Amino acid sequence: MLSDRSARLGEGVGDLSRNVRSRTRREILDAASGLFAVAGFKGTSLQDIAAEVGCSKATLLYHFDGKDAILVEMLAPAVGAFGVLDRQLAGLADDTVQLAAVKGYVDLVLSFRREVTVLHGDIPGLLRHPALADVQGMVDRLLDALASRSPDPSAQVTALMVLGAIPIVCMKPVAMNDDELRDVLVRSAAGALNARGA
Amino acid sequence: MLSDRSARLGEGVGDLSRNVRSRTRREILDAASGLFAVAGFKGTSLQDIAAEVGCSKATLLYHFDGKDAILVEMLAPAVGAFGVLDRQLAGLADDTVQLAAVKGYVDLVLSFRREVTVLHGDIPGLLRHPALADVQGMVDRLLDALASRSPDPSAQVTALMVLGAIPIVCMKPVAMNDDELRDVLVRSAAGALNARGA
DNA sequence: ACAAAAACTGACCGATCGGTCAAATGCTGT
DNA sequence: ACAGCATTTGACCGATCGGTCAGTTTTTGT
Repeated sequence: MLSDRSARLGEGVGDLSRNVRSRTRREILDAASGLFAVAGFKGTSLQDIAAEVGCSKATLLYHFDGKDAILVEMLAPAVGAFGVLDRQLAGLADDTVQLAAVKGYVDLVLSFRREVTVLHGDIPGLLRHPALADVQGMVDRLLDALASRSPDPSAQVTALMVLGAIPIVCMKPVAMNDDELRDVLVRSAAGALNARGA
Repeated sequence: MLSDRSARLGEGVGDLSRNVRSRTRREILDAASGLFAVAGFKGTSLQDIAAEVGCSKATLLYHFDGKDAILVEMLAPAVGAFGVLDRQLAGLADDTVQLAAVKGYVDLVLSFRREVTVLHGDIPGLLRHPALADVQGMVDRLLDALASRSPDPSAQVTALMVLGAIPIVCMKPVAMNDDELRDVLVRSAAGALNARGA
């Protein structure tokens, strides 16, 4: 679970080498994310990924330190963006944080559909992973923001609902462009959050 | 966990035999559902279940035809109740079906939290199971009902959101009794559904 | 052209998976 | 007491899992 070879090697090599290497790595990550999304992390074997990429299983483990490393590196951009959102929301006041959380969360999910699908597909198993440990805290703070940082249990339940409502659009394909979809998601989520008090 | 098997000697022979058998089966199903809920179906081995029950792996396979059979029988009551809801909604008019769908779905989820958690934890893998094939159709019809049977894509997206919003309360324990929780869920879901058009 | 480095692979490993089976054990009715 | 049935179990099976390694092919710098 330590750093893979790309960190140690590839320092003094030529551009072509780096391109070939990074391209293979990207192909592996693409194939893996697709398979993880439809069959889950545990439901996808290294053999499956190797067959999809068109290489041997050993090649995967030459480029990555293990199956977990593939998963972690695949989720890295999404986790990073989630961290940015987390820090943004931390600086907002209680009366403005809710709408910002909804919009930011919707944007995040729509920007990383595949990653969200993978994460959503095996929440208990993956959030237990050490490399994804901080995600749990970010989720908790996002929930708090969605509830306007209110201690009211009903507000927290509604926040929980919004948390679960957005990622599901990653599963079923929908006949809408992303701008319209984003609008519907934000408006409906806001409707749910407002309905609690009304 | 099977220590008090010899109690109630005065009972009828057939009844006792059947009770012992059905109780062991129930213990297996309870242990399995708990493990499935926290680790997922694929993430739970027969060894894990056997250890939790306190018996051998072979005993599980004496009572059930296989790991899948445990899963199917565990989900059977929930699937049956879902079927009842499905038939109820089928007889409702387009302008009354939405609220009934919300209430019925919320009740269903709250009545079968564990089963919903298990199903929700491995949707793609489990809905592919032959014994759960009809669930997919029921989900589609529930989505249609939640959208008031409207072909409007935005209505269908909101229905999808409600579908995903409810089961998440099964994951995180919440400090509310079921009546209050049911009320919040129904009201917030209705808020999301109404916000679309407003 | 050629040695070194990088990329790749087949063969193999221990562990674990779901599942089978014959034998052992406990319980029941007579 | 005894025959018969239900229940339980350890030993075992083939398949597959993630992962390792020695060796081969391809690419690179000179």
